[in-house]
Amino acid sequence: MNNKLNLDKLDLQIIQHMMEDAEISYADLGKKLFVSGGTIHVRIKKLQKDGIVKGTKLNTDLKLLGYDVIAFIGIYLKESSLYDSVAKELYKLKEVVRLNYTTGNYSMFVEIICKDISELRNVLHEKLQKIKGIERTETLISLEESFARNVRVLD
Amino acid sequence: MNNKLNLDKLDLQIIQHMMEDAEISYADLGKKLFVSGGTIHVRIKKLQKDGIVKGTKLNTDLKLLGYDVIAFIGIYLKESSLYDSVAKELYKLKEVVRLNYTTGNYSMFVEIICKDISELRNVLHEKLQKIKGIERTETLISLEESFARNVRVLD
DNA sequence: ATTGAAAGAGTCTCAGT
DNA sequence: ACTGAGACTCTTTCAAT
Repeated sequence: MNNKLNLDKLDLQIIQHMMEDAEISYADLGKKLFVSGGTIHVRIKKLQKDGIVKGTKLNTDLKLLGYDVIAFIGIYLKESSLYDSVAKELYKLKEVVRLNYTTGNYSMFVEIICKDISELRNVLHEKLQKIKGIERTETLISLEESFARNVRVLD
Repeated sequence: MNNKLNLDKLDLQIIQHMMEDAEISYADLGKKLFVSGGTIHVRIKKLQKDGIVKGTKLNTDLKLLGYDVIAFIGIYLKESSLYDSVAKELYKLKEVVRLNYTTGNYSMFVEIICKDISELRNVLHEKLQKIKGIERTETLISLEESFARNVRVLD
């Protein structure tokens, strides 16, 4: 099956379109998908009720907002049992926008967004290294984000 | 300065709020920020005109949509001059949702979202390894996404 | 720049199919 | 389950400040 709930092609088409642009009106989206605006409305309400659609988010240009640096940090823990306490500390750092518990080289994998390299250095040396339980870190600085897009739910 | 354009506190408050929830009405957001709905409207139009606000996106629950696996792949290139041609091939793979050109261990760093581990195996062994210019890859599988959030543009 | 009100456009509900 | 129309709400424009 294509998904855990029983979504049909129309549901997926709605999701696919609105993942890129949630501003389109139900009437206009209905025209594109050859159904009425009312049908789009009913489908979206159902998707919201089921928890599949959680809302909409503003899409901004981070560089224009002054955030020039994206970095990925692999974290080695002293013991893997320290995950939860380290995660709690990482959550407090506003520059840390994402945390994953990973297999492979690192125990934890973090994404950091900040304004410039000096701010990144501050986060790495002043903030991260002071968290108890972190043995060492490895930093990948993004020199360029070639692309970032959503999953494609239709072929 | 806080940013490259001259954004005041109200602009940042609007952005901060709508990055989490873009569905709020101008009137309601105005009430929260102690200005009229008309002012919110004017500010958002200016932010759009300046390219800071690029639109809104549907926020979905990927697990409920059947996408259970997030993986990060570090890619070693045979020569760094192959970046562009490899990037073009990676873009064609729908499972690859993000590509960064990075300093550090790897030349390229990729995020993959797919439905299950067998699909990930297929992407890694059938698709990635066939791209000319890739020497080898290192995979981090996310066992859990502890959090994922936006940058905080206000203190 | 901000406001408030009127006009226009979109969402939501519901009876009919 | 889909449709279309009416009620309601939100966005957009604009004259006044």
